[in-house]
Amino acid sequence: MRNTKQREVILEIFQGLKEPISAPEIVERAQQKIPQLNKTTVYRTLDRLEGEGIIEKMLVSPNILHYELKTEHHHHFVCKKCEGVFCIDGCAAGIAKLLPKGFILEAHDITLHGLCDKCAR
Amino acid sequence: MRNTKQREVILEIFQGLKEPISAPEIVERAQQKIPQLNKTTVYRTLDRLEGEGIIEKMLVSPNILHYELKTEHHHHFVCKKCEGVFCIDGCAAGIAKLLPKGFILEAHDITLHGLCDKCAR
DNA sequence: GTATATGCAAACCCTTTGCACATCT
DNA sequence: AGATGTGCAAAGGGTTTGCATATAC
Repeated sequence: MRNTKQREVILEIFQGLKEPISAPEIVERAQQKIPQLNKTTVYRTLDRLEGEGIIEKMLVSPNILHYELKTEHHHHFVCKKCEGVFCIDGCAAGIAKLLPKGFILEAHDITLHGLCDKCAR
Repeated sequence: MRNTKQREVILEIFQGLKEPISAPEIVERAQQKIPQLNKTTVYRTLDRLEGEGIIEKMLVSPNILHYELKTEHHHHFVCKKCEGVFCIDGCAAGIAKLLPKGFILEAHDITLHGLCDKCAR
């Protein structure tokens, strides 16, 4: 895989981000840095980065992909008011015991829903 | 809310279903019963049914909404090979303790990923 | 009769694909 | 030079919207 300015810019966006970010938002931010950058490139780059294990794709809202830098195992909270996505440290134990026989568990997602601290006030 | 043949047919589809079903699949099955039934009607009806608390919307794959009859609290397993969605009884305890201060927890989803019993063979 | 649901067509939005051109090594 | 990435335009797929017509009550 080659080093290109586009890929560099997309990776830069992830640096310093605390929360997951949606693909359309990455497109927007990347185009602020390189105006002629095409969204196709962003989507392809995100795919590649995910394949390399550098970022992770997640499913927190319909129709919109979210990504974050791959870090330690953790989960997410989605605020139903502002629709923000927040990382939640830790992991509930006891998930594997739920599994029916014959099923092979490879991963799990936990998504919490409610109001974030700002929207709760 | 009125009783219409369309709404009746859509509800019928849910009866006797063990697993969640995708919106496009509901459209297809509903049109087998009422050929001229429009997918718009299906989407609108699903929205209404969800609003009434009769069915539940869930997010298990990008771009495709899934629904199921609202029943007891449970979670789901998504097979990465056949993409089937399976209901999993039970619930891992200890989720609430993960919550940061100020956040209000209203619901949670757990999605397990891996291979279902058939695909695991 | 009146409010509500439906059907149709078109629009929307995010994402993906095909292909020619450009860029990295 | 040759492999790989990019930009552009168009298509794709699921979902939503506007509006006239039909239906339930």
